[in-house]
Amino acid sequence: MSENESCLVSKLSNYIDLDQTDFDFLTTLEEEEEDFPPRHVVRAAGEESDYLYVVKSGWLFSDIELVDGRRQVVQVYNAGDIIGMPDIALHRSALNLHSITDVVLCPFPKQHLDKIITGSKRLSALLFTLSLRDQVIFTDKLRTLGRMNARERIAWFLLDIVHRLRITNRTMTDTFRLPMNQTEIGDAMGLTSVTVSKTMMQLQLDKLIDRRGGNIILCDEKALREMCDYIDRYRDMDTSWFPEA
Amino acid sequence: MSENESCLVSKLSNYIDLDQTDFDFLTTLEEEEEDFPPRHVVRAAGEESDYLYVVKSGWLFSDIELVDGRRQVVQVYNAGDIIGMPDIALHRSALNLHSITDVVLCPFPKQHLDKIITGSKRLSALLFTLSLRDQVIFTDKLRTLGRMNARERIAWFLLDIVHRLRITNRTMTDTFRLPMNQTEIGDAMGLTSVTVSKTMMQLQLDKLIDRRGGNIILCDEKALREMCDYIDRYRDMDTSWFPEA
DNA sequence: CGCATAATTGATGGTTATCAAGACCAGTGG
DNA sequence: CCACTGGTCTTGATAACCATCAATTATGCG
Repeated sequence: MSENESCLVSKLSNYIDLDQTDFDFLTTLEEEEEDFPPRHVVRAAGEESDYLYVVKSGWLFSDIELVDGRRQVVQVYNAGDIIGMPDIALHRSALNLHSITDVVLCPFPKQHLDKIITGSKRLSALLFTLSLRDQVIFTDKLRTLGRMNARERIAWFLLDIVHRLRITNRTMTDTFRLPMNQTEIGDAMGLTSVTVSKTMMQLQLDKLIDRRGGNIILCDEKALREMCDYIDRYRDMDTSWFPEA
Repeated sequence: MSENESCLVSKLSNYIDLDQTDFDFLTTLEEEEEDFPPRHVVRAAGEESDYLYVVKSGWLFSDIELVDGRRQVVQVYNAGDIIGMPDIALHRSALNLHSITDVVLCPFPKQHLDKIITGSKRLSALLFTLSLRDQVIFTDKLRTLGRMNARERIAWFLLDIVHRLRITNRTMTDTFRLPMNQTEIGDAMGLTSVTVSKTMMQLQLDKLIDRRGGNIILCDEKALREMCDYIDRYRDMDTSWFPEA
């Protein structure tokens, strides 16, 4: 990715060839810019969800809480992601949106989607399909939370993160920085921070992962994949049914 | 719903006013018809997913399995539902599709969606939004599987079913037939059939539910809702951003 | 009635939550 | 330079919840 190419364009170019019109549409989505510090609530559940966000840089996650404080982290976002698609189905956002690191977001109003639907059939189809792909990943995650033990859940979580990062960063190998603490990881996988700690320690003793200087290293990705039956949903998407350019 | 009105049309009419063009499109989706007996595999995971289905009558569910046989039921379908949206993002279906009762399905090829996208902006926006709504429900389900105990999960499951049924059946009260066995309910909520049995018995002793002649009765829906913080995502959908008719 | 499937119930064990104490680490200020 | 601080991670002890196993009862159907 070149210095000044948008991560959004880079991410979407993976799937279809964008023409000038598409390119112009995507540029309008990244006109505005807003910065947030780490550990900041960008948007709280229950607020009106008139805006979506393109992530320009940084990490965020969305979560949903129960009255007694139990929390479920729903999704982790990186550069190039579009945040808030599911919310456009609702009047009010269902999720809290937290920054993890310093982030730069590009907010744009729901109505811009209307323009895309009207103006570019291929781009509409792509955004639609990306949302559906997210839904498939939610399906995988349901299986993970519903039927897997702590060890398998952590393996799945790490693999999912690394596969997401590889979409925009082709050169990435098996080492990455994970800016989430163990409480957040636990909230993402339905575990406590204590169990996350013990489980990661065990994975490390078994030489499946390693941790150095705040980085995670997947030492035996194959074994991790087999452990949790991981399927990479980010790679092969079916765009064959899209309207012609 | 009148005798000869399609459940699909009935369901979608809840959300927008359909014009003649929309109506014609929807009719093409229900041209073909196929019957299946109860407990039949309509489509297995890994098969090519060139078709979607409109449910004309009956119950079905989709599931995903692990190598060792553990199973997660992902979604339950009733009359008026469209099955397979998430699969159009993939070359091959991620899920198995099982009939629960006798069912009548209307299969239609993916390509028909292309026609809808090209032909009706409002209908495209609606189908898109319905998929996003499903995703929001998956989010709720993630929270349920990740952070709730058996009692809360069963409460959530029963409430979700009843709210789905109420979309097309306005006259429905608090009594309904649930054609799933306890193993299937367990697979849907990440529990064993034994735990489902014990938990439902406990809910019954606490006079929150009752079971008579194969029917489930929600005796205290308010208490059930509060127990699992249930939110009805089927009611209020935001269609204000849709293109003009 | 007899059979198969499903549901119930009790006993036991395993996994993870909970609680609590201590170690580690980076940043801050004396 | 070092003590102090807040956050995070680690580790062990205990408890709660659910899975597993197994036996029995209920239900529905030919």
